[in-house]
Amino acid sequence: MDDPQELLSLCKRRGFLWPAYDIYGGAAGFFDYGPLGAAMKVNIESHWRRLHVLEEGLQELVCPVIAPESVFEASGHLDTFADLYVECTGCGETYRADHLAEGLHDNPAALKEKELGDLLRENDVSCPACKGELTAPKRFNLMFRTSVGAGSAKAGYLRPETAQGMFVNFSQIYRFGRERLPVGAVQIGRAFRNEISPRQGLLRLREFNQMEAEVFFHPERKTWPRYGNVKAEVLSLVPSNGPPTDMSLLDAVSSGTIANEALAYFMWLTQRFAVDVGVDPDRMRFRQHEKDEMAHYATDCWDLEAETGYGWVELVGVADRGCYDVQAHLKHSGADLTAFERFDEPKEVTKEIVRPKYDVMGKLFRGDTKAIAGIVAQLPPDAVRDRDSVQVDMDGRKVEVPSTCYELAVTTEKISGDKFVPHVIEPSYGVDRMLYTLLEHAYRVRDDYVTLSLKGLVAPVKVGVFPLMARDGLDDIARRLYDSLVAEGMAAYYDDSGSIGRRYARMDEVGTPCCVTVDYETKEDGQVTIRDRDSADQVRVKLDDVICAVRNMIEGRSPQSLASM
RNA sequence: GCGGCUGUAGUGUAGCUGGUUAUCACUUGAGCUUGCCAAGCUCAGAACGCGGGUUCAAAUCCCGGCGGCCGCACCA
Repeated sequence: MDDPQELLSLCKRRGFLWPAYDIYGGAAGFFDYGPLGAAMKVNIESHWRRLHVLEEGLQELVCPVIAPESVFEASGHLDTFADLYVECTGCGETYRADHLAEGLHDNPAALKEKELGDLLRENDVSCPACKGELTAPKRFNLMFRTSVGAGSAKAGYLRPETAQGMFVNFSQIYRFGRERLPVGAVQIGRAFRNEISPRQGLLRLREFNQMEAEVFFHPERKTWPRYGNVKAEVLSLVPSNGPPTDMSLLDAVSSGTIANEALAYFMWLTQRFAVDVGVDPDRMRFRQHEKDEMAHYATDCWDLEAETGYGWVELVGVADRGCYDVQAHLKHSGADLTAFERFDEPKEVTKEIVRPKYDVMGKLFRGDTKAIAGIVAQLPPDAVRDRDSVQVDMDGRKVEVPSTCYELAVTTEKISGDKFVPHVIEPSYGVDRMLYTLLEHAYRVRDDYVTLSLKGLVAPVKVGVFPLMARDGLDDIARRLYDSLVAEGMAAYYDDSGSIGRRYARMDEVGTPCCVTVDYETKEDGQVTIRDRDSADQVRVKLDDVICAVRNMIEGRSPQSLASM
């Protein structure tokens, strides 16, 4: 669309979106969802939940928004999720450190904290405003900081992604999943980033909504049970090292374009979801991250992008995060965040070992026997083969151990499984961006007449109910019809004001898929008119069939298919 | 964060070389009318983003926040 402002103005007017805290002058990066926006957001999330929790069997969690500092020390956000700033000791003004270094270095942004500080100092850079002395570069972290508890409170942060809550719960997720891989969790919720310059409506918010899935795999078995069902489906790909191409999952994986079957599967699921909720298939693509664009944790990453009035916008990132996150939390917390994979049959591993002869050694080494035997047992067989003695190092003391003290032996060890840190595939959705894109892709204008062709699945209002005239009992029939639709859980809207055309228009503008009109003939034949939003076609349906007919229309079936009812 | 532009009813706007009751349209509500696609008539409701300054007088001029748009930067 040419001008996103038109759509944003519709959103404000019709209760999809309002700028937050407007009466106090507003706050950049924050938006309110009005009644229709809130309903639409719930609809998007419900469908996502249906695909991921119901169909794929992922476990939904709800974790806190605030996390203690240690979580982000481990995840790397404390270090890497930041920009470098310097402050003037005189006037207190702050500057982006790499900007002050402009012209002093080819690429100041690439410098480390200390290098940048040295560079500025060596060149006697001072405050551009007051010539005062500057501090060493400091990090401005993009996480919102807060404190937990009173007094000597601990630092806490608002999460910049919902993902960490799932990583730290790996053991619980794994256990709940009966200790089998792959297993995964999802979370739908808020995340926060203190953006320097939020812009573009819903596309860059400081407080936003995510839907994320973290799916844990054996590092060598990154596939998914339902991969086989969809491997012939086609994805629209823009690989980092080649031209755009449409490719089946099977071809993409076998050619190495997509790293593995699991990643391909979740890309397909992402595409399916996007199309289901109404992203225009002709205006979306998967773009692979360049190596230098990849986040610190990822090994392969594809963004689902959609074309909007703001250009191509990232809606979903589908990343293979490797073992980065779980490994990091394992290391920092000391918790055993590993999975154990039992072999079908315990493996018998036969190997040659050096076996100490304790009776001989005991007589020779007395109190040192245990320590020396321990060292000897660790020696590789080849180190002692065909030799009369071997020299071992015991706390710096060289000890000569004669060959009578040990023997080479062949043992059979039983290994029942592998213990490993799982790898993670992560689809990460921006709900707000998705919602905005759906509105844009649904936006149609013809002769100043605006229709939102929203999918019935996400439309905030499913059906408008009108009496042709608000009298002669038509309104009573319409009211009863409205009540019965609402009783079925359908979001309906009753309207008896003004001309019928105006009422249709009002519903078209907020994307309501169909409208039901009660007219004078209804009193004779018990039938009503159902009108389809996109074609304006009408069919007559019996009052008793309205619920079923409306349900059909919401699911995208043509109004003609209702005529035979 | 930097530079440019900008801010008037719910929406879009006129006024902005200072000076009547701030223009118009749509929207909204009430009434009349209306028998399937934003029809008409009457009435009503609704705005100068905020703070300071200049002036007898500020929507209008000046300054500073705040918000928006565009470009740069940023977007782990």
